[in-house]
Amino acid sequence: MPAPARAERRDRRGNRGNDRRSDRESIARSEDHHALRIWLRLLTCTQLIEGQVRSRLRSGFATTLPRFDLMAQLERHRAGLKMNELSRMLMVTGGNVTAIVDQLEKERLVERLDEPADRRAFRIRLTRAGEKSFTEMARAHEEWVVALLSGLSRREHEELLKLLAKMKRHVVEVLS
Amino acid sequence: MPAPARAERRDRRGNRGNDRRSDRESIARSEDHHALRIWLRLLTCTQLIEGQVRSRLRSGFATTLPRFDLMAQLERHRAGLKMNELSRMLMVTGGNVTAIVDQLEKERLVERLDEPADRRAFRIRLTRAGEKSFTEMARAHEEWVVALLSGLSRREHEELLKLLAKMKRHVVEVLS
DNA sequence: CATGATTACTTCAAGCTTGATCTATTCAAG
DNA sequence: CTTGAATAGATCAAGCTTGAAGTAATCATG
Repeated sequence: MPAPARAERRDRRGNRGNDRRSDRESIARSEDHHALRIWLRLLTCTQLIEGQVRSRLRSGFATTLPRFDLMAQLERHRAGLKMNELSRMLMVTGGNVTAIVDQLEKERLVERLDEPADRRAFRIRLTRAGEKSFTEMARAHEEWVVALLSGLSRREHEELLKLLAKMKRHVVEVLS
Repeated sequence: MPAPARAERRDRRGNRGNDRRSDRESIARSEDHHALRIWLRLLTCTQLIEGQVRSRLRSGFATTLPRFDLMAQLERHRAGLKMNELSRMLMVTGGNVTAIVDQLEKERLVERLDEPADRRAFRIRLTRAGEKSFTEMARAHEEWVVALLSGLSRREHEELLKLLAKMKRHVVEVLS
C-alpha cells in the first residue's frame, strides 16, 4: 500500500532531515525567542505524523483523518454524541461536523437518532458496520503511531506528555 | 480585533479545559499505549495554537497561515527560493505552492524571477512591499507565540525542544 | 405566556490541500 | 545526437475547513 505523492516528495529530497537549512525551522533566527523555535518544531512534528496517518488511512482504508477522528470519538461514546459535542471534541466548526456526519451516514457507518429531550439535536452513533470498520482501522492506526513515536524511551514519553499537558493547560487558560 | 466564530465556539464550551471527558484525548483508554496519548496531546496543542494564529492573522492582517508561512521562508532566504524548495520546506504539495504563490504574486507581495540556469524553474522572492508587509506580521506573530507558550519555564522550553527534536529525528528516519 | 437571547444544527462561498495528470526542460547513457 | 528517465512546475477535481448567515427549538425573565 504505497502512498504515491507523499513518498515521492519524501524520496525526492534525498536527505535525511539533517540539513537544517532546508527545514521550516530555519526561519527561526538564533536570536529569536525560544517560543518560536518550539512552536515551529511542534508544528513540524505534528505535520510529519499527521501526513503519515492521513496517507496510510487513505491508501489502506480509503478514508480520511477527519472521518477517522470522528468515528474514534463515537467509538468511545457508545451512547452517541450530539453534533456540538463532536464539534467541541474535534475542535472543528459545526458546519464541518455536519458535512462529515452526512457522508458517514450516507455510507451507513453512523446514524442520526432523534434526541427525545431536545428536538433541535440529534444523537450520532456508530452503526454496527461503523464499529466493525473502525475497529480494524484503529488497530492499524495505533501500530503506526507507536512505531512513529518509538524513538523516545518510556521515560521521555512521560516527560513529553507532562510538558505538553502543561503547555495545553496554559494555552487553554490564556484563551479563556 | 475579535475572532468571531472561534471565540464563539470557545465561549460556548463554558469550561476551562478541565473536563477530560469532553476532550479529544478521551479516546485514549487507560490501557492504551503511551504513544497514542502523546500523539493526541501533540495534535491538540498544535491545533489550539494554530487556530489562534490563523484567526489572528485573518482578523489582524487579512491573510492566512499558509501565506504567512510561505512569506516567512522567503524572508529568511532573500535570494529567493524555487517552487520545489518551498514545497519541501513547507511540507505541502507543489500544487499548493503554485496556488499560494499565484495569489501573492497577483498582490505584488512576491515575484517570480527566471532562473537562468534552468528554464523549467523560477526563483520566488519577496518584493519590497512583501518584506514590509511580512515584517509587520512577524512581529505580532512572535508576540502571540511567546504569550501562548509562556506557561513553560525556560528550563521546560529547553527540555521540550530537545524531546521534540528527538521525536522529529526518529520520525524522519523511519520515513526515509 | 410573551419575547428576546441562546443553542443546535444546516447551508454556502471561499480558501486550503491533496493526489493525479500534464507539459516542458534537463539529465544520463549509449 | 538520441532517447528514456527524472525533474520543475502547472492544472484540476475532490474533499476539508472556516466563517458567516440562516432556521428552528429551547431557555430565561418578567
